[in-house]
Amino acid sequence: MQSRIPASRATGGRPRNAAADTAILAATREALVDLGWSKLTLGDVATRAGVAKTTLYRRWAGKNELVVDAVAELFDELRLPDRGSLAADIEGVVLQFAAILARPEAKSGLMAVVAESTRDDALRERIRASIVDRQKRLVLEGRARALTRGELPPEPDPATATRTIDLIFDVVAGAVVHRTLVSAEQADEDWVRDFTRLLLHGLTPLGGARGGANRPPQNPAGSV
Amino acid sequence: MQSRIPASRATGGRPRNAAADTAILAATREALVDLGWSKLTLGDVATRAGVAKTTLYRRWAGKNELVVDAVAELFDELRLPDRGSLAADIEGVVLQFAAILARPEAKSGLMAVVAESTRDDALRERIRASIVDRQKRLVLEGRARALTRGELPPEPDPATATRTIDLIFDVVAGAVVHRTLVSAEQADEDWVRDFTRLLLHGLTPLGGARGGANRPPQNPAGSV
Amino acid sequence: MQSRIPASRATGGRPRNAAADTAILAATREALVDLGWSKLTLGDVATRAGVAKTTLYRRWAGKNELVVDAVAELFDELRLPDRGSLAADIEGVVLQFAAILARPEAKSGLMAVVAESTRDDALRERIRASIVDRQKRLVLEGRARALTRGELPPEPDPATATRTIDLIFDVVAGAVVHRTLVSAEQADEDWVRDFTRLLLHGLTPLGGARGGANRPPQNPAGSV
Amino acid sequence: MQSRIPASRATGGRPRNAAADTAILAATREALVDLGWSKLTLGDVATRAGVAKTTLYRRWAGKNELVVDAVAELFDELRLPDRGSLAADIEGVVLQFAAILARPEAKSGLMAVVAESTRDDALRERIRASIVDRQKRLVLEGRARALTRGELPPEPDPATATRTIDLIFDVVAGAVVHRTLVSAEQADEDWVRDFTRLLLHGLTPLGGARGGANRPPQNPAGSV
DNA sequence: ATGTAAACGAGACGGTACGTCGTGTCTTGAA
DNA sequence: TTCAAGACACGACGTACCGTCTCGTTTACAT
Repeated sequence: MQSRIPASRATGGRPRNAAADTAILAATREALVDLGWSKLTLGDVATRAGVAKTTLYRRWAGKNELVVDAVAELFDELRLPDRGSLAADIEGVVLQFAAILARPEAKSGLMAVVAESTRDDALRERIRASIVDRQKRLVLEGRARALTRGELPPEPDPATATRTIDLIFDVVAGAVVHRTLVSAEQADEDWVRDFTRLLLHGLTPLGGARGGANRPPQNPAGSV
Repeated sequence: MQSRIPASRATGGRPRNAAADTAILAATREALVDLGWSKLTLGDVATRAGVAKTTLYRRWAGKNELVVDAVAELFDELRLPDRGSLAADIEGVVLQFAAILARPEAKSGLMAVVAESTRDDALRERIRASIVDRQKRLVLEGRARALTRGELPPEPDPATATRTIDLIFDVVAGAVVHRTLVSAEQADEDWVRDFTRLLLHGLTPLGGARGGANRPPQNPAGSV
Repeated sequence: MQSRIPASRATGGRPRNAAADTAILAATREALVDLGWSKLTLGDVATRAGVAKTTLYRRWAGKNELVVDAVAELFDELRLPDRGSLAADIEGVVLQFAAILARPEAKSGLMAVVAESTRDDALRERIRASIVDRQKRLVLEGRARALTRGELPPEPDPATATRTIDLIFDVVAGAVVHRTLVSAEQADEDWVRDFTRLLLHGLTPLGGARGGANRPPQNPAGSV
Repeated sequence: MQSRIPASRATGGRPRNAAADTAILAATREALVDLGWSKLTLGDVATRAGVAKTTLYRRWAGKNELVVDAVAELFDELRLPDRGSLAADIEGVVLQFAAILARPEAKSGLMAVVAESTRDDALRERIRASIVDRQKRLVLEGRARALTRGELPPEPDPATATRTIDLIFDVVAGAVVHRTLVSAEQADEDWVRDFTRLLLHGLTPLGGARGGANRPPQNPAGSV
């Protein structure tokens, strides 16, 4: 979680300027918006932050680590609202997630570091710790709340529960990311409602092709 | 679809060496495997292909365009098998997709160019044309086949049908990509079976928690 | 003297376009004026001449050879006028030489190929044959005319005569070139008159410091 | 005189490595000897000097400026010896000048930058300041010494004196350069003696064709 | 208050890759 | 066989960043 390089442990010496961290991360996000990941340079970030390049390298190992931290802060605001039902909870959290992903600094930065992480285990671990796990925890909380409400059956086997949670997480996060970045369409309220219905009921909600009268016509999921 | 820079004129002048294209794209994939997207250099690709750097720049505008074409060829083999049922068809095509994504040249290259495409509309269009649409067509074919089999109800409104197809595509592709790249886990047969069940039946298949006897106990979907 | 590559001796085949030579040399001089030697490119010359690069390389071995030929044509107009006295003849020919050197295509090209010739014996020989010897012949003619007029004593020893002619040639040509290119001043009529007087009478015309009354005050030579 | 690009600021930042300048200029002369001006590349010079290409570009604007500085150092050793008479002084200094010009790094480099300077006023000024003026000063000193000795008559008009000095300088420097580079012959002691005699006494030393007995027979000047 | 030690700004440094340009060769089809 | 056109292998260009380094200066804490 703590991805910055720690300061020297010796007592003496001038302490680090704490404001610099904030300024650097903000400058990084600003540069992501202006330039995107591939054109972002650490020299430029340092200049934007009003800091020497040395200071930056004293605290982060490189561009990837810096961008992970800068993007991770965007996900701090992610919360699981209690909207009364599982469907409403899912819609709420997915909308929040979509709103963050819609920001250009997230778009530019997140996928780039994920792409980098395919060849760098330490980087992937860092992303997992500071970004992904934070999201996955919401799935856990949501499931617990649904269990309490009786909306989902309890799963006695913990291994199966973990598998299911991982699956749901990949489906939810993957769908929103794909919609936003690949299809380049907004994950708006309509889409989220459709998605939630698909997630809860699937393509063939009644086990066959009997489109029931209880499904509103504007809902496409389940009637492909 | 045609992303290479076209040759200057129909007549006059030495024609382009057609074999060079093949060699360059193969060299690009090789370099993606060895170095990953961010460390891949066009000079190195040219050397691997036994070609001058200028030849490369004569045909592709830059690294992104080259990588898109190189990765796109990986998806040429993607086909929709006829396995007799909608569930089996989905499992088949998702497994194929997962197998391609598991290859390091796809992992490294695909997400990187998608990340780049967030700031480059032409690049996104190129990705859509040469990679994404090819995948989406499988969804269309699969739906048509399921309709023929009577596994899905017909959708009279074409706009709704399009929305649904887009949604399913984002869910399927997004889930596999997220599983493979972010969670960094293999999308193996077990996972694909779980995913397909979730896609078809949702989390609450019968509107409640009545897991049927026909579901094997190792299947977590629908019983969170 | 003939520095172009000869056409193939075989009878058959399309004959060379004779006008191309003229056009290429003119284009070379034009490019020398516009760009100078170091920025002149053979592709650009070919374009200016309305000729393919191949045609150019079929006739000249390279940039140096081409520029030598192009510059050599400038010296075709150099003639020894008969102005009635040795001094007047010298002034006449030096003024002509200076006028040619004042042209930008000569300035740019001549010294550059001379510089190149310090490392290329074939090039130096070509310069000697097509440019330098043509100039030196004027010295020979001028001396012959002066001998006829009785302005100079005959030199019985041919080796000594050659040495002297070489010396005079280096002094005359060197002085004009240095004035024009290094000092970057015009070799105008006043300068040529001063130079001729120095050449004929030296710094100490009467073997001492007795500046004669016959020298006009505006003449500096001999009264340093 | 100072042709290097100055360092950024007085205070702050790592200071420039002074030894690099020396190494770069020496490497430049070495490359001039090995390759000549036109084949000399800044990358090669940097490698020879054990320095990064960027370091080189940080200090010199380009090839021409670098070569001027490298060649200028060759002329540092040029001194006016006191050999007792004007003729002997001239011979001495001309021999020194010829010795420098005979070196391949001077041959290759000097004329090339002079050729370049015909299209670049700043370069010509730089050459003048760091090479030419240093030579011309010797003419001034030589004249002053000759005046003291009474070998030359004083010139009351300063403008005429300047004109004369410029003329003599162009004659001396031009003759040696032409002899060395164009005629490609050594300016050895014999030639220098002949040249000096011509400079002092001219072609017609006694106003006619009466070769005096005091001239040794091996001297051709004055008896053309 | 003074010494010590680290952080800091500035920027030079050795590298690597960039994307472009010029060279001289070649390969085509037309004349 | 020449010519126009232009692709090609090669290699240098001058620039931009990288991540490291070396300065002189500043800032806190321990003496």
